[in-house]
Amino acid sequence: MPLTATGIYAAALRLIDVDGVEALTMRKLATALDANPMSLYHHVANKHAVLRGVARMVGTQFRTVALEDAPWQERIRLLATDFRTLAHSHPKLMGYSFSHQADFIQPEDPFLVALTAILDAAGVPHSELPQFTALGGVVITGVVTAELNGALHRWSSLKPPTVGEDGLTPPSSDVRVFRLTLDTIIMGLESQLGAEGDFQGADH
Amino acid sequence: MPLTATGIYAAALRLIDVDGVEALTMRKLATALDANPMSLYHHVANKHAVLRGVARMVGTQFRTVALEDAPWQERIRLLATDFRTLAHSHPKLMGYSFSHQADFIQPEDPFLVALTAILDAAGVPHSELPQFTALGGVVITGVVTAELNGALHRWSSLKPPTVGEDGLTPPSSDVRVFRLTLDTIIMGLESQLGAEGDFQGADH
DNA sequence: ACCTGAACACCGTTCAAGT
DNA sequence: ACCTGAACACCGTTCAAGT
Repeated sequence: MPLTATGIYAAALRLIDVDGVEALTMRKLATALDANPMSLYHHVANKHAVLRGVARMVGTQFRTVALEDAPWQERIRLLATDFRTLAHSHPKLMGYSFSHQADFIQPEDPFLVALTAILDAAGVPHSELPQFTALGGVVITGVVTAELNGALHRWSSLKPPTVGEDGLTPPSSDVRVFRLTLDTIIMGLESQLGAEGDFQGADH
Repeated sequence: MPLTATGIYAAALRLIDVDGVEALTMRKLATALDANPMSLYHHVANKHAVLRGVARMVGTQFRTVALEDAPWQERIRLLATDFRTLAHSHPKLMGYSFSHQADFIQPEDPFLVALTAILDAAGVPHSELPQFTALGGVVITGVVTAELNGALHRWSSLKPPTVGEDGLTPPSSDVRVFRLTLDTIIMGLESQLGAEGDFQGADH
């Protein structure tokens, strides 16, 4: 089969899933496609474009259900969980994309659009929406990134301070800390929104 | 002057501050030190060790004042601000370290030790301390990383949803979103801690 | 103990030449 | 239009040889 940009991205994704982004090489990518290394350059501009293409290809798969009738707390939880699921489907790629491709999540991407809509429904004043969207995006991507690169696991496996006891805490799963972070930020948002924090977008 | 490990780290840091981690090369590092590229390998194991050494060198500089009498909310704010200041002193290195060196922040590092102590003083039960420490670490490093790589700025510059007006929002500085995130997570923690959330560690 | 030249096994990418 | 061989300008690192 002939070379195509999407075919190249798909092959690159397979290699990345196995060996990580750092190990990806134009030459290895070519042999995986049974092609001459130089042939790739007829379909992609350079290696950076390959990585951008792969990230975009996976990022496009992100979908979250609307669920407009549910309370905003529930909707934000679902959005974050859907995002986490996508990240875990290609952890090596996503860990790279979050940190290296600052533009991986674009303003018009479904993730940020949905987040903005939810915060709007929650009653965040329009003038504050961008800041609250950024806040939500930071916390969600932050906790997922920390889970992907292992920091979340290491930090939550600390022994309780200097109590000098056995020092072993029952292993707290990453998903538990993920949920705790989500709950905490939601509670913080409720406080920020004051009394009308439980507004549920009644009939709209 | 003769080559030393710390001298190599210092030179590497200077190069990184200017051109970023990706542009750092053992050969460039050697010429910056007026040395033969191969001479470096007598003092450092390899390039990865150089990056680890530089990160450790900068990370060691992190200091935060104790301030044990202040309310925990104030202490956590100060800790996060000190951390942000350190990150901004070498943004290129820190942006790299947070994402690539999952072990950049070690359990016994002052940052996590202080964070644990503050959350302990705030009244977080001992059994939950590791999870809350991870949560705090994730949010603080997450928002600072997003600021360093520009995501925070881009996301907070979004136009308010589909109101179709001018579409221009006054530029909201990164530090404003940083503070908003901090305030929100602190409020969330207060909610999680319930009524005793305003415990201030009275006389201890 | 410390340095170094040559060399190895790679990279990404350009370009002229092929079909 | 698409492919490709050769080549360029780099990499990190090994190793034997020097002082």
